[in-house]
Amino acid sequence: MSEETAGVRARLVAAGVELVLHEGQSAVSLREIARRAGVSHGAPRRYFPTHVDLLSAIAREGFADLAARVDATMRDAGPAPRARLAALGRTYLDFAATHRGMFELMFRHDLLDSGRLRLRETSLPLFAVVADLVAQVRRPTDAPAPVLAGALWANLHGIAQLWAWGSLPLATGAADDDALLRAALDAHLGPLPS
Amino acid sequence: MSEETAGVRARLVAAGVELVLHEGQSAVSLREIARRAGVSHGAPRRYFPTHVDLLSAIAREGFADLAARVDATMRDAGPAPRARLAALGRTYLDFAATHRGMFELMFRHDLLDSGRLRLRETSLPLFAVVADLVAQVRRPTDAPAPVLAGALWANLHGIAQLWAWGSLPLATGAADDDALLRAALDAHLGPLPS
DNA sequence: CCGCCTGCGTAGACAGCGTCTACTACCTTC
DNA sequence: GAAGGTAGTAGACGCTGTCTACGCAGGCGG
Repeated sequence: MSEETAGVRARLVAAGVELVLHEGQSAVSLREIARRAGVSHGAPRRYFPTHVDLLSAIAREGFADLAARVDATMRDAGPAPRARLAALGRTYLDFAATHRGMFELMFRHDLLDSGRLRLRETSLPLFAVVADLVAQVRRPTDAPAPVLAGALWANLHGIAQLWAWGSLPLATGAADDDALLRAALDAHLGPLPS
Repeated sequence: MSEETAGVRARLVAAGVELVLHEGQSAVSLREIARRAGVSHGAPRRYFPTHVDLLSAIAREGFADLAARVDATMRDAGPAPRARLAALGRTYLDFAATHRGMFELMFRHDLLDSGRLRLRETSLPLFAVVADLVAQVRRPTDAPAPVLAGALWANLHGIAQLWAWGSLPLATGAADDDALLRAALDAHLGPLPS
């Protein structure tokens, strides 16, 4: 399906994805998206009642992309749950670093508050993967599996967030975020059995 | 110093703080702040070259508020480093939950990117408190102190972030964020010696 | 005391934004 | 061929941030 033959709705979302990836979150205005898609500024309204609806559709593309990467990671990673979690964390942090604008858009509070992005369809599947793996490596003295998984996910998310704008590298003096990822995994799951 | 006698600059910042606390981040437009401060929409430009500069000044108030709360917590908490870290985490999460709009504003990427909010004056002092306490409870097998502190801080921040929009409560089934805070502290610092 | 200058705040213009409302082609279906 | 519905256009509205010109006050040198 080429750019020209694709429907206007798909072209709008594609243009928005392109924009947020290359120009950042502030560039994703309704009119600019419409221009890039080659339609008038009123056209999006036919498919998306408001700007927020269009942004939500773009963010869903981001979640789909992330989910695909996680799936690929889970396919390629070895069988050991601990190693799979490490690979998953690496994928998550990589995605946040290389798709910063999209990552910000995906977790914008006003989109989530609006109810257009339902967690059940976006971040929850990702969490389920984490929770499943965590349950396999959880030690008896650890917190209940959902809580442990939530804490670990929050840690990954926080590293991605704080790392992205240079606070953590400045504070920790680390050269990359690998040290933080390892520290988080070791903390929540115990040191890697080598 | 009353509202009337205060300088325009201070009134603008105060009005912005009030707005972001009560109406949320989207309400902090330059013109609305000027209206609330009782000046024309052109007046802010005399003190803040751009809207972002004004927002940064407002965010700095937020960081000052948070720092004051952390100081108070450190004053009231007992001497044990582990308990002090728990109290600090509680304060951080409380602040994020009760000052959501301000918390979002404080960590807006475009403000940090613009260079108006220097980390050295905002989040770094907070991190120093965490790092100092972490260094006191760090076990020999743990990651280096700065890394450990960074990972813990990222965990707190991630919990605040993900909790705020209902993702973690939905996923973990926890009734409040206390379980996640305890899990994070236990994970990074070892279980609480009771 | 007068004139001038500088600093503070006002007011209007401008382009861009999201939203709303005609209006116009076009495609279907009788 | 006429009628009806759909998809996209075009313009208006009020809002935004920024820029510029103007007025008005107080302080200072003559």
